[in-house]
Amino acid sequence: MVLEIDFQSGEAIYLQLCNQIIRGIAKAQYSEGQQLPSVRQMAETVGINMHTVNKAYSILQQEGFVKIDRRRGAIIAIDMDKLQALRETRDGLSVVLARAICKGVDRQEAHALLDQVYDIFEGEGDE
Amino acid sequence: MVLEIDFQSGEAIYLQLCNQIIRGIAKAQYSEGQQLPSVRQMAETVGINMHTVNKAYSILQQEGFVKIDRRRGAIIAIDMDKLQALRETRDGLSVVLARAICKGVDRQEAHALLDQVYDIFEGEGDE
DNA sequence: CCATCTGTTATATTATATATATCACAGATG
DNA sequence: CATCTGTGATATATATAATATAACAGATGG
Repeated sequence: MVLEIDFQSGEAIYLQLCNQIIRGIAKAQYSEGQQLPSVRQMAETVGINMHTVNKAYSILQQEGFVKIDRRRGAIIAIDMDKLQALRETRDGLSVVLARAICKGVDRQEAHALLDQVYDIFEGEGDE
Repeated sequence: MVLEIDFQSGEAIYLQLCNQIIRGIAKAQYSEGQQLPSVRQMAETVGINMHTVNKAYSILQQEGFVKIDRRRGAIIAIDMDKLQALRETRDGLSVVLARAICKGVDRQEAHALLDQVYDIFEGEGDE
């Protein structure tokens, strides 16, 4: 999987890492049980500091996307808490859709955009 | 409109302000042409610094939610750029839904959540 | 005219967040 | 035993966030 970090972006590097890895899982480019590159290796590849990768991995662990094994590093392991997932999704949607509604995006259009996004993630898995 | 700032939250105060005001507009608690409290007044009410409010207002202006009049302060004025709004909404959904998909939230459930959020915003306007 | 409101600008200070650089350690592996 | 893993501590530099004052120009209403 290709990880691209925008160093000019205002978004923190560790957050970009998190989001891209989560995107990768959603696209099934990463699958349950698969191991991520070690913090040092990932840092080397992307061209950032080891601790920055470690911070991203720790957050992914905390949010229930990976488990960290001292022997094998970070391993994709989704912690399914459906209720919490639904709650967090609704809260996330709330922030995004408040802006959308202000700008005149109606319910139908929002549903269409949601389908677009799902199509992308449920597509072939690559790109 | 009631503005509640969580000082314990990791989210920056000026961002919380932005989001709550946008929420207020989406709920039609603020309407086109209505003026927001002055930076000093808002700062006084919420219990934060004037410059923090000013930063929030400036961002709202930049993102096309208000226009700032030297005489009357910040006034709700939505800048409608539908194409950009759709693009930004899709990008926002992409971040939220990637997480949702990983946690097993399926397309149907996501559509239902979207409807819930629209119902809340399109409700009576007050809570 | 004048006190008072508006946004705006400038400067300074403090605290926190981000990212990097080293060094080191314990545990597992081959 | 060399080498990989995550983890921890420490230090430094930079950026962001939030506050505190102060001052200014323009508009407003008495």
